[in-house]
Amino acid sequence: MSPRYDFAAMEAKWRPRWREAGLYSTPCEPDRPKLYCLDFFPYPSGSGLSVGHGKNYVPTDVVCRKRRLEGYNVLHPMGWDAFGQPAEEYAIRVHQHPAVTTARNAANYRRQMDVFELSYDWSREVFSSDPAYYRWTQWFFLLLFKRGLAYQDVHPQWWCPRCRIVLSNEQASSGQCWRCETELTRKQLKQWYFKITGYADRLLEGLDRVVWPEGIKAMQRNWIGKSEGARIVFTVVDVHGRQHDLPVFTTRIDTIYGATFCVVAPEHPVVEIATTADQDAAVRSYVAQAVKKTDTERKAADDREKTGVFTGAYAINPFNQEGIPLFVADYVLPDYGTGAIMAVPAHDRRDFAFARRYTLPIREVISPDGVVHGDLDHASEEPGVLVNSGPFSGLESHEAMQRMGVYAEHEGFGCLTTDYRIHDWLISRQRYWGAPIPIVHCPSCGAVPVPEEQLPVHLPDLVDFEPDESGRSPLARCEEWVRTPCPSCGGPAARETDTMDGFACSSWYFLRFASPGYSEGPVDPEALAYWLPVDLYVGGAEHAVMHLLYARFWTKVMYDAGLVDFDEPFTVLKNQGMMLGEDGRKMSKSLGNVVTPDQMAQRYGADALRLFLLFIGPFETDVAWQESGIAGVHRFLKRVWSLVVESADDGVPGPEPYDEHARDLAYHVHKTIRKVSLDIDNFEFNTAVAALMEFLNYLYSLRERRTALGSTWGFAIESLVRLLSPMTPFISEELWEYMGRSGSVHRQAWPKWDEDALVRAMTLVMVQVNGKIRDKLQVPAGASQEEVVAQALLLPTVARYMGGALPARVVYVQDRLLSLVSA
RNA sequence: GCGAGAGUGGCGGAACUUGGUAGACGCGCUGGACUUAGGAUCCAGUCCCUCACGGGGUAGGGGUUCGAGUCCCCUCUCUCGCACCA
Repeated sequence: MSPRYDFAAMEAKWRPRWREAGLYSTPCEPDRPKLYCLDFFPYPSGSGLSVGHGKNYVPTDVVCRKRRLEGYNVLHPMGWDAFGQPAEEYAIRVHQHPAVTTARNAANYRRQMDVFELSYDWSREVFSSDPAYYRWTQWFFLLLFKRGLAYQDVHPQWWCPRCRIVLSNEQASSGQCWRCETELTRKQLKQWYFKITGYADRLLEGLDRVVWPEGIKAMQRNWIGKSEGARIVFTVVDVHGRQHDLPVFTTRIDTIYGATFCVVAPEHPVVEIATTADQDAAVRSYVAQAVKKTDTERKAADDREKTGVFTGAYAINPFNQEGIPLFVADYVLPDYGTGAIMAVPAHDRRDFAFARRYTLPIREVISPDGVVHGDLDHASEEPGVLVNSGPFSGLESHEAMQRMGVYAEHEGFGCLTTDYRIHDWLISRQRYWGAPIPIVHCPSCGAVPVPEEQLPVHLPDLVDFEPDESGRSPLARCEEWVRTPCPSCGGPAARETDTMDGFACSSWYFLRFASPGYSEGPVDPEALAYWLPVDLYVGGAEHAVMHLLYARFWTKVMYDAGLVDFDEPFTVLKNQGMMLGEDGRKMSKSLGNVVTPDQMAQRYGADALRLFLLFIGPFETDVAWQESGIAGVHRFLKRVWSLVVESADDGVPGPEPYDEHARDLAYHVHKTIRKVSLDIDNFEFNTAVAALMEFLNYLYSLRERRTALGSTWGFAIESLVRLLSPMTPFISEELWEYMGRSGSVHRQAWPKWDEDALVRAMTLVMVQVNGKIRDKLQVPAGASQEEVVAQALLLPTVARYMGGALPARVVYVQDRLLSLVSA
């Protein structure tokens, strides 16, 4: 009586044996190639893993397992993005200390990852909230500080009233809190920044050298938002007759003679200075309501109507000394460029709309053909030939920009320059659960860095860690922690009470895995040199402009400091598609459509769960979960089980029979080895699984004749088990043992295909007449065109369509297709 | 508006790298076998029209070619990201 396919028993049997044998420990044998394959650093949430997480983790696990079998040294680690806002929000919600909830949630994640039997080397597990880890996060802060890349400044900040925390621009994208989607407000605060803007150009350039999805690169380019233009200083005269500079940024300096008014953002300081008495009331009320609006309201997509108010003041265009009215309007953004623009209604659609509404003059200065057309009914934004532009008339736009830039610089009222949309990275958080910023504020010495040998600055164990209404960090309430001598003068001083953004922790974690216990620095230089950079980095697209941009920035800083010899940390990046609920909507607790790995593994086994996650659809595509599908792959595994078991029960296979059937079988084995190998390398797991299913169906068709196929059958069965091993580790190992093979299937060499076995004796040639398939023909491989044509013409269908005539034209694709064209 | 990507059976998707049997593989469905039973297993079928011969078919329209899901042009639809960035 053959054993049944009992996945639960297999899992219970092999898990402890593999742990004991250290099956997933990281080998580091010289003379072997290496693979550093990393999954995104997860924040262990309280709700645990859903099957959707497996859509990311299982494919990378399969790649790692296959590479191990191919003799690679594979680094495949996992750790926890334990510090930061999400972990802290959770702790606040459940009224438990974040150290407790984080440890518990991480343990649960790890347990669930083990349900998937992911082959992480858990001896390298790291927590970003561990002092042995954040010591080096702080060390990196000091590195940035010393290099002039960390500074304090007062700016209006994005503030989430619900989370009671400031957010970086990246976290506040679209004016809402990245965590709770609350509408953000602005708050004027002194905060720490990292000078990521100084790396804008290099962050752009580096994108050309990495193998990342185009969409992610595009998002980063868009976020950095480089635009080349000019800064031109207009002059505004205030009510007292004093002159003030009003710099504007423009990408179209060639249109400057068409400027008929200027506009500043409601927040612009010149409003206060220059507004005339008779316009004062109108301006005040406009500014008040504009500033009150939320960011989304101000940028509301369906209401682009331009509004604004005349300040009563005039700005002088330095190119023609013309005084043009100065408006305040909220379509000009305070954060971009200088917060002030010259408005050229003839050649900018926004300015055009504004000019129409307030009946301001529209002056054409660019023409496609150098002829003045007058009376524009819309803004023409194309470059062209300058008209009405004083000495620059007649020049082509591109040349005019250069010449006018040079002229402005020579005259001292402007220059060509580049502006970026990206702002410096706001790093400080008024929160408890993060790495303390290693700075001491001294009344006499100012902001003093904590000396490296005093790191880490330990996070005190606060009972009361919730943020209050003060807008200060809970750490500020811990006086004994705050009070400290100044490292410089020894006098009484106070610690910085803000902690670092959680994204600081994840900006370097990929280094730590190379040598997780190292204490002389963030990473052992030897391990760094061997493992880094990350060869394959896999995770969701939601971190496109946060984590992925910050980590690239830190890496470039490390490179400049001589710490690493690469400046792009992630050579290849892939984004997995999202797993939706069975109802096609996003899996979420509130919708009640979450499917957990625990449920599925219990019902169908870890192998079926893994296999289905690979099979359900293309890696990068979003797909809806369907339980009937996992039942399908479970059925497949049962079929594998019974076929392999009965083959093993047959005993030692007979000698190789050199017949047609055995050759055909060998062909299919090698074809499958090839297909599965290449598909895994290309992240096409769904078709790799399909190929194995096809192969099994083929083997089933030979089932009755298997003993006659001798050792070729044994080879086919063995290959099936080995090809499955990275995808379905348990059944593969159990069958390997059942077949009486020694050692673990996970320590065998990955099968290789034999090109010679892929050459077929006979081949099927499609026969087309006048472009339509009419018949097919079995011919010996390598048959000549003449032979094939001769045979084809004898086919009754072909003869009928050819009408007995000889083909006027023949196209023959060797061994595949014959196309006959009648006259 | 800008950027990225996608439109193929009842469903998820193959074939797109290299133009050459469209619908692999799985789900679902239909019929049959075995069975006390079966949400177990096995076998057969399953793009549409047609009794058949045959014809049609990859969002729509043009084009290149002996031959187009695949290449080129135009249009439409959808998803994602950014969005008054001067």
